[in-house]
Amino acid sequence: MLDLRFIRENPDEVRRAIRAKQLPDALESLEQLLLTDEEYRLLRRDLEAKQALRNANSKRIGEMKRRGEDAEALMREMSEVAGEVKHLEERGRSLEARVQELLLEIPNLPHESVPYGESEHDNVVVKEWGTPATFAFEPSPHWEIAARAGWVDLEAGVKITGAGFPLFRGPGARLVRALERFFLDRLETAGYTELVVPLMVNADSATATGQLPDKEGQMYQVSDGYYLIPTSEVAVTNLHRDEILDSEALPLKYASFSACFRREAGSYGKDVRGLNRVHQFDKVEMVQFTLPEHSYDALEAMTRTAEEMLETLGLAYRRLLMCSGDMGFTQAKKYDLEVWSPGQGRWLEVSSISNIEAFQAARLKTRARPGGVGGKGRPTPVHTLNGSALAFPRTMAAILETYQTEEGNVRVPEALRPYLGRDLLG
RNA sequence: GGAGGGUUGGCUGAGUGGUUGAAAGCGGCGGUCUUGAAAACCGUUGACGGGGCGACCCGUCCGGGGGUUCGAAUCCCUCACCCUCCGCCA
Repeated sequence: MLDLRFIRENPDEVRRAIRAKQLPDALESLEQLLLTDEEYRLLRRDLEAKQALRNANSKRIGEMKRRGEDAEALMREMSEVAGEVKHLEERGRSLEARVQELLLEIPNLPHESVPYGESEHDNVVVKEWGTPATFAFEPSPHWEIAARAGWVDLEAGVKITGAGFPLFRGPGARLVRALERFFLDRLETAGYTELVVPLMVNADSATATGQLPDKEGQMYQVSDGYYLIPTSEVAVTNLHRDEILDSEALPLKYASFSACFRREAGSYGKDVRGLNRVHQFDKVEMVQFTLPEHSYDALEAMTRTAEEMLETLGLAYRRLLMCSGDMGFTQAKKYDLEVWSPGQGRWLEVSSISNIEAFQAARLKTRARPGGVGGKGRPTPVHTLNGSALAFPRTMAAILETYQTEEGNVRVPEALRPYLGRDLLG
């Protein structure tokens, strides 16, 4: 969330940002927020004056009683004040709750380098790498390649659970394992600390990273009020909720492999064929906590780390700079990496790398100061970033399609051979 | 699932409903001493919000939330978490 004082002092800047992000509903929330905040602040002044009166006289009553004087009259008088205080407190609580609620509906501001745009069509391709693979035969989409030998069994998943829960078998399952090790090894080299995190989070965590209230419908909710994580970003980022970090120890760089669960309500058509979009998938995620002045360098570095994985795998890709309107609620700047899918003749998003700036950190109450929580100086904001490195199913799809042979086998990319122990799947 | 005990400042740990925002110790910071450091000694040391040009003043905060009271860290309710014992279990 944005800092309330910043919103109060820069309402026009926030209005511009909301328009750029194409979130007209938030404009209404903003106007209500400004009004409610003003009302709350006025009430607070009134309330605090009465509290001061009550405190002073309560102290006097205590002194009088100690001296054995009669305090009845003053107590009766204060009884009335207590009633007023109580009434103002109630009103104040409901106003404050409303302010918090509205504050959660205000999106993050786009960074100045983000182009204005209304939809995904306005995203900017800022880089292309590699040459799309060419074939002497008609390349198959991955679901045909994988289905032939049962490497990926979508029907089995339907029987066991439902659509969008793929089952991987034999070489397909081994490829999942190889990718996990490949990705995590690369991130270890890049200085990331590996984490294994809970797959369910509570509502506080989901709110702090921005899934609630904005994307509630995209998460599976289980009993006890928990949510299945849509990305391990949620669990990892909340590791430092309500903490003051040692600014000397920044940046903190975390890597986490996990299953991810997404309802993907409203998706249909070619987007959901095969492994293009599923409800449960594996992903290795990068998360960083940095000082504000370093976060944009970190964004570039994280993006390069993800790109280098695709380059090492020999997969053609492009980098998109997301426009203001396609960026999402919490992001200040975001790149998408899309890999070329020769069997489908289209680009598939395999990674999304974002700088959230202080937007999550404000909800998380994560700050930094030299020496950490007991250190000296004022706590300063931190910035959080996250990015996929990489999402498995579409990476797998691209590998299967890029390295397929006419006989229906799949050559193993050089970089994965140590992990798979063979040159050819088939 | 059942029974009991806990949750206090950066940490340890006191706290009879009325100068307790909170003893004491540790740690941190400043100083004395020392060639320097340590030790010892002295002093100092919470956060957030609001008001004032300012010295300052006010409010809130003792796990979260509610309540009782003129007044709550202290009493009541509720939730979360931790510990011990019993039960169950991969």
